[in-house]
Amino acid sequence: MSSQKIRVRFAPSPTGPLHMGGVRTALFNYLFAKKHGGDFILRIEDTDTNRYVPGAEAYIIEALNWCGIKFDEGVGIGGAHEPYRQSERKPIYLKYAQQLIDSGNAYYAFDSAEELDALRKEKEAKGEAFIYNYESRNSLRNSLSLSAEDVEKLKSERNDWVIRFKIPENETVKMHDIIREDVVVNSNTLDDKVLWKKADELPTYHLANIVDDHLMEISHVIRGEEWLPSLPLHVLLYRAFGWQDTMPQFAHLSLLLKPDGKGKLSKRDGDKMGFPVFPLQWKSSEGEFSRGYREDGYFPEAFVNLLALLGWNPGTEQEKFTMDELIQLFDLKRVIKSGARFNPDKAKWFNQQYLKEKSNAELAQLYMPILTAQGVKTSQEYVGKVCGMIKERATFVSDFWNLSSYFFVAPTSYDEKVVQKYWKAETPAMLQNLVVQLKSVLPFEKEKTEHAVHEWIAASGLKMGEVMNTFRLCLVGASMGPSVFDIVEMIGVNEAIARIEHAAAHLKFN
RNA sequence: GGUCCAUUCGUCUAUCGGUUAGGACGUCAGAUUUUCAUUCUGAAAAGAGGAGUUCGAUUCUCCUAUGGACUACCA
Repeated sequence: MSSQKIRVRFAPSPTGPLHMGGVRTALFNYLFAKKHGGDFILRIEDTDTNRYVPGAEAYIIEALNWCGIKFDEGVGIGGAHEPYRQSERKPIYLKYAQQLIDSGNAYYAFDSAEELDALRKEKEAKGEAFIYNYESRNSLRNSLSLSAEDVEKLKSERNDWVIRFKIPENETVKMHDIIREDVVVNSNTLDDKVLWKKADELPTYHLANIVDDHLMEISHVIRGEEWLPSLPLHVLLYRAFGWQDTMPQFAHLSLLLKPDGKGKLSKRDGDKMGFPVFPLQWKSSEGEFSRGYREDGYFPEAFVNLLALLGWNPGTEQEKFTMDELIQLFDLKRVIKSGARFNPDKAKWFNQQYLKEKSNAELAQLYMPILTAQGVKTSQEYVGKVCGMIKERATFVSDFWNLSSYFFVAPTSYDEKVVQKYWKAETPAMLQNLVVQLKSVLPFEKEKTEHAVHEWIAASGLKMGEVMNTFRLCLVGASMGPSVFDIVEMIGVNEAIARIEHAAAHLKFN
């Protein structure tokens, strides 16, 4: 292997939002490139005009940006191998297909889609599979079976012919995959794939992909396992073009599987089990909605971290990584061969870990809009303090309101279970006394007041748990949150007293 | 059906032939906490099955089973 520059590409098709498995593929490409000081290229494979979805390309770019996966070349930023959209490279491909025909590695085929479909059905009915290959190609309508005149005639008369690759007969194709090592397959099991179509003057994936990877000097192809069955075709194509010396090395990543049951992760699973399968939310033109990690409150660092560990690990017990650490540690040889079942619980755990580490100021900034939406007017500084008190109880910033509304507004209801447990006939009187105690040590000072209240509890023979939990119920409306005196300090002793009196007036013992 | 890939606790995974098979998520139990959560401690929990190679296999080979991907003029 020559010491050529590492160049990898992520080449999605703009047929919809980018799946999290796709993001992982992009991530692994990026990590590999950066680890070796190479380039990461974004190429858009939009050769299927029928499946083109407006907005999908912008989505892909935005998703990668959000994840911090930066590309060096490609759609949107250009580079030395422009253009990077295959639809814009349309004029390039035919001559390569032609080159294959000239060298006897490809041929024209005139079978209509309907004819082939019928053939397929016919075979299927007999429990067999129809393959366009060495066995059948001579009895089909193509430049191998037809006379030169007929071929010319059909070529000019019709506009639905295609160019097919001529798979060599009975040959053992040896391939190497960085992750899976050696893979061997007999060429007789392969079919003569369509390389180029007259109908839209466009290549299919296989031709465009190989030509572009070659032209763009791609050194390593890191892609999903669904492409492994196409590897022999691709290797044969490189050989037919005479490019075997610069053929990239391949690495096929295992798939992301459903959290339960069978099959690969799909949008449905997310809807069913309540987690996103897309990095960003997506609304299709038909009005179909898919939630996204970003909108669900995941931090991009957490998302990247969890994705990196799905199918890869550095062999140590470290689980939290920054992007830089991932780049340092990443190694294709340590990518897991088998499919990884996605675990939404662990995804949440990752987010929680990152949330805990955020500064109060940063969290306050994220929380502010939610507070505004709740009609709360307050200062960034106050919100920062609140965040400091509740962040260990949260997984997402969106949990904050439920965990801390009482810092901003008085409770409007009281947790039934807590009321049942602590609200006794004598509670109102006890609370009256508590208010007296609170007032006796004004101005409020946390330690002093706490001390005074504790002394009073001891002196009057009350139970600490009963008083404090009732106190908390008045302030919070539920049995949760930080220390009662921290809460009082935040909301102010006057507000605390008001809440006690409100509760005493509204709650009844029964 | 055919081709290819895969197979360690429920899940993600460690193990370069010799380990009490380790860690994490989740679960359960304790401790801490006036509450909730955090944190800490602990527990239960795995080599798909069968042959072989070897003094010794989770690790190497083969078979079977199971799972997955692909099988388009889609990518």
